[in-house]
Amino acid sequence: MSTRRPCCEKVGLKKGPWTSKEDKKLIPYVTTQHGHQNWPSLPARAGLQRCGKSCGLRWINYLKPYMKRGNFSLEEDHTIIQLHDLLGNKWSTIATLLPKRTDNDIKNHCNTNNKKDKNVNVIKHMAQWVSVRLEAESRLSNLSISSLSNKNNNNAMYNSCSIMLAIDHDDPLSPISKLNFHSIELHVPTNNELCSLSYESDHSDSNMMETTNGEEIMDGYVLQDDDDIMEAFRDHSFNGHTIMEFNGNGKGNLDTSISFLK
DNA sequence: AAGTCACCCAACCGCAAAAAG
DNA sequence: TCTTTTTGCGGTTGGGTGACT
Repeated sequence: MSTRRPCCEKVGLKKGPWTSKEDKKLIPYVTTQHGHQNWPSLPARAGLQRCGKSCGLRWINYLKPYMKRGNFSLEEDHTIIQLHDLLGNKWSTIATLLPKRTDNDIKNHCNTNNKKDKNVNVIKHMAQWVSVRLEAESRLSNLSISSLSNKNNNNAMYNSCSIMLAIDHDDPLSPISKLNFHSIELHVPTNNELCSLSYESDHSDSNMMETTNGEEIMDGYVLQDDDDIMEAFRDHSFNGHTIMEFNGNGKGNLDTSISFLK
């Protein structure tokens, strides 16, 4: 005996592709009248011969407004590959980090790609490393790193940026993820001894930066105040610069700058 | 023009967790 | 606390469509 017989197995309910007529009944009902709550009771009230679950899926996967459809961009592809590498088949989690795409979309996309290429794991691994390298090079280029004459310093800068990228990019165990950041910038004023690194993050996007007791952690350091953050960065040399000052903005989301002294 | 094949993707299935009673 | 219902998720299927022969 089954006490959890799927509602769609009930006699008389329609299955299969949705018609535009059905969509027209569902859309106004969800958007203007009752929201998307209590799917099981929705079909009867909306006059649909479908099970509630089917209605819910139709809404979430197809009708929900502002969703993106069609081909995935290279950037989206890239993000999906990385996230899938990190998270595995956690399609719903991946979808929350890819605005305007549904988990079903992403899952379908990945599955078809997997069928296409049996060596997908090798490709993914290569793509991951290539992306990190290109991003690092791109950022170094933006920093006009070529204007810096000392090769060793270049390497120091490169290494430091690589560390930052490694921290915020790939390590699934790291509390710092690229996903936490809107931007990371490293400014190197030409005729000034100071340079600064700033980043902007939104805590609401992720709890990865917090331990269970609410402490922020970064690359193994427990961050309770600005001094802890300075300590976390102290071992990193940015083009020979060391941290002089750390400034948090005191808001829930981080908009932070770190000044370095040569 | 007809048949076959591969691809895409909407939709379904079934399980598990969460919520409600 | 237990049972039932609802919701969310990941795996899978199958129909539509376009490319190819």
